[in-house]
Amino acid sequence: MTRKILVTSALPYANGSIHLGHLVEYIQTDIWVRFQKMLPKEKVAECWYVCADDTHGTPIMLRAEREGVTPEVLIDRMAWEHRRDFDGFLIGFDSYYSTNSPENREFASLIYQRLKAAGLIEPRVIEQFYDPEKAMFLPDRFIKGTCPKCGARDQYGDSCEACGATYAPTDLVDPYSAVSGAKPVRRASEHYFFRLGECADFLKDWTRSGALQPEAANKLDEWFSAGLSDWDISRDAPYFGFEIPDAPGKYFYVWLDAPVGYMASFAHLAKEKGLDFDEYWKKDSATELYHFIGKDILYFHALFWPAMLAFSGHRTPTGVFAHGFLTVDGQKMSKSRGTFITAESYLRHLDPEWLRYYYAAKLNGSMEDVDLSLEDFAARVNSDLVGKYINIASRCAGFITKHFGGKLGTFDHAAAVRVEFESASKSGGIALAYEERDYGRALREIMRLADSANQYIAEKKPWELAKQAGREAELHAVCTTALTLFRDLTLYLKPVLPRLAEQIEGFLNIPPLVWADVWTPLPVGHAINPYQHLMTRVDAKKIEAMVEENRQSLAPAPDAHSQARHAEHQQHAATPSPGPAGHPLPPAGEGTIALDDFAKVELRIARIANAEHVEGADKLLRLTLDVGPLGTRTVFAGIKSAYAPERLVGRLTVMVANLAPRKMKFGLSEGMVLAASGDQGGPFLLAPDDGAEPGMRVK
RNA sequence: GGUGAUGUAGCUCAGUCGGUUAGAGCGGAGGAUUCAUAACCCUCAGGUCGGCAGUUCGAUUCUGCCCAUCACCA
Repeated sequence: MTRKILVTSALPYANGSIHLGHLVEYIQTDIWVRFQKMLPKEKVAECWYVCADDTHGTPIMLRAEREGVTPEVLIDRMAWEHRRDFDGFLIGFDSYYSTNSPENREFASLIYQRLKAAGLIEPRVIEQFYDPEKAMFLPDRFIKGTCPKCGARDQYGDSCEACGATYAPTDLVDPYSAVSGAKPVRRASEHYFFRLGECADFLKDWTRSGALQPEAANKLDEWFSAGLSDWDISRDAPYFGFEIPDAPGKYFYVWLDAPVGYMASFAHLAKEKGLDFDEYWKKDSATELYHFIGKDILYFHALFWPAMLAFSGHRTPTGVFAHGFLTVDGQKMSKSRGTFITAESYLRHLDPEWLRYYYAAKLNGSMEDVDLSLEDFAARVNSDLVGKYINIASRCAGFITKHFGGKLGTFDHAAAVRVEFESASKSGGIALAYEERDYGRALREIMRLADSANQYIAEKKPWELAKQAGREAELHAVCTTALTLFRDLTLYLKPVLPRLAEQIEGFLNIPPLVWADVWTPLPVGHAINPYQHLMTRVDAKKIEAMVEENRQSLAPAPDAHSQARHAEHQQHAATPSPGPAGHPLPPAGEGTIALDDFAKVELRIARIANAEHVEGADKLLRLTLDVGPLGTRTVFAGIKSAYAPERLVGRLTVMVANLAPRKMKFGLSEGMVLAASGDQGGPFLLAPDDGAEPGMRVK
C-alpha cells in the first residue's frame, strides 16, 4: 500500500529565538521526512512537512506592548527570524505558516463549534487574579509573590524555585502583578471549558492504538488514573488571539489554536500545491499523520489534541513522537555558562551539518534526554565524518583523476566488502532504523560500513599499485569500488547531511540519490569531477568563541525549560518583565557586530512633548516623548546639566524604543534618548534632519 | 512529596527475551603506513555492568529496597 504522510514539528512560540534545544526536534523531524522523501514513490507517494509560528497569547501581547509595536509587527519579525534560522539548519519545511492566519481562525472556530454542538463545551465562572492597573487578568506566571511554603520572595504564581513547592497563585503571600507591580485583586469571570473527562474512554482506546511510544503511553496511564480534568480554553480581553464565535470579549486560549496551526499550515500548502485537504484530515483518513514533539507538551498532543480532532469529526494522529530535552555538557542549557546557544549564533561559528550529524548520532526515538557534549561533538564529527567517511573519497579520487582521466573503471565484485554493503542494503536495517527514528543505530551501522571501506583500501594499497607498471586495471578497480562504496554511504547519510550529499552528487556527477533497494555499481566509463575538500574539521576554538558569545554574566535569567515552546511554557520561560528573552548580547570583545544585532535596537524619532525637572534628582529630566503612532513614553534622561527643560519642548530627537522599561526611584523609564558626550563636554542630544516625523524608525 | 526515566570502560553510548572470555566509537598506549586537510590500518586497554538483598543451578540482564541524576505533576 502506498503511503501518504503528513509530518509536523511543534510550533515554536513567537516570543523567543530558536536555540539548540529547539533544533533537536526540527533536525529529528527533518531527517525523518527527508528519509521518507527518498523512498520510492511506490512506497511513499507523498510526504509533507508543515510547521508554523505559534503567535498568540499574553506573553506576545505584553512583549509587543513593551516594544511599542503591534503584536502583528512583532510576530512578523519573529517569523522572519525563525525562518532564517531553520533555513540555516537545512530544515526542509514544505510549508511554514502562522497561527495568526485566516485558515487558523476558521479551523479553530469550526472545531470549537463542533465541540460545542457535541455538548463538550461548558461555561463556568471562575475567580482569578486581575491587575486593576493594566485592566487584565493575569496568567499564573505573571503573578509573583512570597512562597506560602518556604517564604521565599518574588516567586512565580505556580511554583517556587527555592523550595520546589507547587501551588495556586491565590496561595501566594503578598502577590503582585509582574506586569505593573500592582496588587492584584480577585475577580470572577465566565470561562469556557472543554470537558476532557467526557473523552476519557475514547482517549484510552486511542492511547492503546499504537500511536504512542511505550513510555508515553505509561505516562498517559498515570494521567488517566489521576482522572482527566476539564480544560479552560478561553481567555478574557485584552488578549492577542482569536475571538470566540458568539462570545464577545472571550478569546481562544493560545493552546487551543496552536495545534490547529498544523491544519492551517497544511491547508495553506494544499491550496498552493492543489492537494486535497480533506483526504488528510477527514475522519478515518487513509493517510498518516505524525507529530514530533518534546516530552514537555505530551499532555497537549496526546490528550487535548486527539480529543479535539475526534470530537470535531476529524481524523486522529497516527503517531505522536516525543523526544527528550537537550542538555549541554550534561547540564541544562545555561545563559551564564554560555550554553544557551541560539541557532543564529551557532551558524555564525559552525557548520549546521555537524550538529545534524551529532544529534542524529544521539537520537534513538525514545523520550530520553539528549546530551550535547561539546568535546564529544568535535571528536565525533572529526573522526566519523572527516576522518572516516569523507576520507574515503579524498584518498581515492585523486587516482581516478590523475591516472584515468576522471573516468571510472570496473567494480571489484570479488571484494569481501561488497558482500557487507550488499547485505546491509538487502537487510534494510538502516532504512528500518531511520523509519523507527533510531538514527543512532542507523549511523552506527553506516560508520561500520565506512570502517570496512577504509579497511578495503588499506588492504588493496592503491598507492602501491599506482607505482607498479601493469597493475593499472587493479588500481582502477580499487578506486572505482571505493568510490562506489562512498556513493552508498552518501546515500545512507543523505537524510542527515543533505547539503553535503548534494555536493557529493555534483562531485560524482550523478543524479540526486534516492533510496534504492538494489545496490548497483556506478557504470564503467562514468566521468566524475575532480575532488575538492568536502568538509572541514571542527575547530575547538570556534566552539569556545561561540560559547563565549552566548555567555551572559548579567541577567540572572531563569534557566527555564531548555525546550520551552508554546505559550504555556514560554510563560514559564520568559522573564515577564524587563528584558526580551533569548537575545544574546552582541559578541563581547569582538570589534564588529552583525547587522542583525544592530537591527535589534529599535531607534525611533521622538518629539519631546514635555520636559520637566525631577524633584530630588540632580541629573535627571523627565521627558514625555511623542513617538507618533507608538503613543507617548516617559523617559528619564540624565541631561539636566546641559539642557533647560523649556529649551527641549517641541524639538525632535532619537530614542531607543524597545529598551526594557526600567523602574527608577522617580518612576518608570520607558526607553532612552540618545546623546553624545566626551572630554569636550556634553551631553549633546541627537537631532534628525528636517522632514523626520515622530515614530519614524531610524535604521 | 507523588510518578516516570536513566545510572554499563576516562568520554559518548550499544547490548544482554538470565547462561561459557560484557561490546563499539572517541580518547590513551604500542606498532604499521604515507593514497588521504597527522587522516587510514593492526594490536592493547582488563570496567565490582550505581549500591544492597532476594528469586534461580546460574543475574549485569528478573523482583524488592536504597542512592544519584533528569523530567513531569495539566
